[in-house]
Amino acid sequence: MIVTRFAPSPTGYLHIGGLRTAIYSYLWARKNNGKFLLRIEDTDLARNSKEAADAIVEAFKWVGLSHDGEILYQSERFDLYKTYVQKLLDEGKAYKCYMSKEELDALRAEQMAKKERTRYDGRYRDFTGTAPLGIEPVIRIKAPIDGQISFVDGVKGEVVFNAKDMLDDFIIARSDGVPTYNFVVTIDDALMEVTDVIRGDDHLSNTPKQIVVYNALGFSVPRFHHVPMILNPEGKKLSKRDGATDVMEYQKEGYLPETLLNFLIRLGWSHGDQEIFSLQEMQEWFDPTDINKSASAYNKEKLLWLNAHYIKTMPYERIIEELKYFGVDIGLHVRKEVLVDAIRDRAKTLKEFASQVQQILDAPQSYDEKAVEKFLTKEAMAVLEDYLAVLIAKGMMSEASEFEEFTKAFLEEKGLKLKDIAQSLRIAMVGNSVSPSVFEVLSIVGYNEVIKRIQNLIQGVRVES
RNA sequence: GACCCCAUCGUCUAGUGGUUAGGACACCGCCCUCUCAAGGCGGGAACGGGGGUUCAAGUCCCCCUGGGGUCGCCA
Repeated sequence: MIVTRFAPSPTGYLHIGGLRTAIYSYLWARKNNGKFLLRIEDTDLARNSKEAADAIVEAFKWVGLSHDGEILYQSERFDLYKTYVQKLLDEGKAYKCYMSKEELDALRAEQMAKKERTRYDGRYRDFTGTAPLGIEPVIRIKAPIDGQISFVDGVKGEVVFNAKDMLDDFIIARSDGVPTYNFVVTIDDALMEVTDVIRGDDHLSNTPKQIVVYNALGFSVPRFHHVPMILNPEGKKLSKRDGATDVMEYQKEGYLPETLLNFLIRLGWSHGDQEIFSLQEMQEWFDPTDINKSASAYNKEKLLWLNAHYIKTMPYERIIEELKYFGVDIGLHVRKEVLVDAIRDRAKTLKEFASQVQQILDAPQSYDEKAVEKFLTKEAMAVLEDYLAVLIAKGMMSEASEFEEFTKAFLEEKGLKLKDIAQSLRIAMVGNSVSPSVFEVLSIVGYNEVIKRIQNLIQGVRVES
């Protein structure tokens, strides 16, 4: 049985880097009919918030990642952790350290001055004297002083650390009794029976510490997979300044969850030359040992391309549903399918999609100056007036093909080309010289409204000139 | 600074000793065309440097360089 987990600390929103490791963990569990668990690491009472924890859950919901079982909050497990602290204390594998913060700082400063690695010097490791007054001790674990700690990482391969330059007797419980990260992570992963820890490679150097805890507590060590980070387009560490690092920001910008999933999984992982993956395919083919060792830069162009791809291939109902988020409801429009098809090749995001729909649905309030100047010549206006007259005479039409047939017949009789009317008609419909095919636009706008908009343009332009 | 990780087109990547180094995004050109897209076709574009090992190295080893991470009573 494969058990994976995602264990964010709720200090803010869900970051796309975090989402990527979550996806990897999710996929690996699902592929193996295992379990994917969610744990909130909120032991740092001062920096965590309920809102942040909820935001993470909300983001999970949006992208469609489902976790198994209840969400585990570390803040509710302090008593449990304390029993393990006590166990180590009883077994002599951990001890109380009465060094004050000031002393610790001084020690670090001294080591820094000597250009040494900063580390606790173990002064209370074998302390048997009387405890200094007025100091609440921290609990430190006895870490190996020499030898090596090695493990086989699913992504990086064999990683070896020398105990003497990686480890010191690190704190497992603060002076207020609250246990620390490296300690609780280990206990929870062991108790939750996590078999595969998939996390960012910024945790790589925490791993030997955690192995110390696994060993001290007699737990078996899981497999680790340290996933490289995501870089910004400049190749630097992705930070909040880089814009959309919050997963929910992508919804606001009009990206689909499948786009983000596909983009993120493909960043650092591949399956031959394939670019587009269904969730099924991801589940079938994903293996954490295939994750690339090197960091990869975030590329917005590719994200847009992927989003465009999903928009182009998405069922009507789904698009109509998604559009509601952007305040556009075309569910009752008679030509909703023509409308969707007219826009889907032209919008890279749902946000763009919504605004393009709006542009066709709403009668133009003004006309683009450059377009007017360029296309609404005297001749063009004359043609448009003729067209209007014939259009009114002809009577009701609705399909795009009907408008096309009608218009072509009109042009042929006049000895004109489509060029001679397309742009002026387009300006009448949407106010500028860019839109989907005019015939589709005419059909979407509808016969009566088409007439109205042409009349508006004719009147409007006359007033101006 | 110490320790660790990493290194193929601008970017994401394929590649597991013998390849004209492949694909995708982006870019450029052509085609299609009522505008804009979409689509089709084509193009330029990479193995960081230096040593080895080998008949043969992008692929294995070492060094350098460059990038990144970690060194908290944060997670």
